[in-house]
Amino acid sequence: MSTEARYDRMLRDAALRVTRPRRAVLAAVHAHPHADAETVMTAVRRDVGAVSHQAVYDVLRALTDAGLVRRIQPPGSPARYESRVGDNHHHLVCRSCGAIADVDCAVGEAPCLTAAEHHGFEIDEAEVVYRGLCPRCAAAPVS
Amino acid sequence: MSTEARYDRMLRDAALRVTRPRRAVLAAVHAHPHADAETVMTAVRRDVGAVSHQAVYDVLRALTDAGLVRRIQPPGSPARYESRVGDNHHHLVCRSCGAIADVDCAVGEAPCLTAAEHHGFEIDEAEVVYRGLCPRCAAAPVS
DNA sequence: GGCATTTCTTGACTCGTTCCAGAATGACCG
DNA sequence: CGGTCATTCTGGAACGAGTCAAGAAATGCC
Ligand SMILES: [Mn+2]
Ligand SMILES: [Mn+2]
Ligand SMILES: [Zn+2]
Ligand SMILES: [Zn+2]
Repeated sequence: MSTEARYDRMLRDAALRVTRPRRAVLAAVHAHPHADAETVMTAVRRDVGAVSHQAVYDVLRALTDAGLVRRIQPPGSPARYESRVGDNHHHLVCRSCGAIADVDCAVGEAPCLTAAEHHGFEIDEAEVVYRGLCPRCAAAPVS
Repeated sequence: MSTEARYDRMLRDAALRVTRPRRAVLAAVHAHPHADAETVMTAVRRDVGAVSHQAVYDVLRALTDAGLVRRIQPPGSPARYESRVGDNHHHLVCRSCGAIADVDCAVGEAPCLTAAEHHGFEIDEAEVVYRGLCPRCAAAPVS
């Protein structure tokens, strides 16, 4: 089965109609892990031509709601999207350039940590973000 | 030592001039943990009268840069500010109403977790966000 | 092919925050 | 007590990321 056919299948299985923008956005998210909407939009347009700003946002939302993509919202940077879903993995974020890398979760399913005091909250997820410098930024001369 | 005098001291120790807005913002952040800028602004004005929008934002930035307050940026809600700094504590966030509660860190200093694979990153902090429903929202009838 | 449903386009608009300029204020040092 | 320079004020405008609204177009289904 071709990659394209696989994306079509994923959309149909999620009860989503197969459209050119949807296929292209899904492909772009797969091709560019942790890309922001802007990057997805550029990739989509290079791939299939004109697609509106709004269509990209709508599709990203539909795919996110359907669980086909995951939205990550690092403070101070636009939302990022990725195709690795359902494995409860975590992220490494570079303080300097914003680069993001995946870190497998030791446990693999949410919530993978338990809070000391839960204050009555019903906790269903523990998100871990490791912050530091990526190899490139660590090596770079002091700016 | 009065509370006010203690805030003055904190400001001076951070090499910040002691001004009415600064003292008031610092007090407001202490009085309202995890409050957003808007809430801080309202509290400050109730306390000392007219203070400009920018002054509040400027002061919050100055205090944050000086390490006297910590800024938290929950996705999808405006930035929150708190006076608990330097203890590497974590947060419980309500998915429904955005309420935030503190969770002590078992370790107490960053980074309190170690990533399985670090991909060459120099990690200096591991931030944990527990997500779920606060007691009130969990008890609330299905909306 | 026809029709109802869903999706796309266009463009305005929101929100929280930052930037701007010039004038006024007032903290702190000597 | 000055002088000086950081800080604040006033009143805007502008920002970036994302959302809303209304109508046009496309699609799935029979
Ligand atoms: Mn990832
Ligand atoms: Mn806290
Ligand atoms: Zn980097
Ligand atoms: Zn709640």
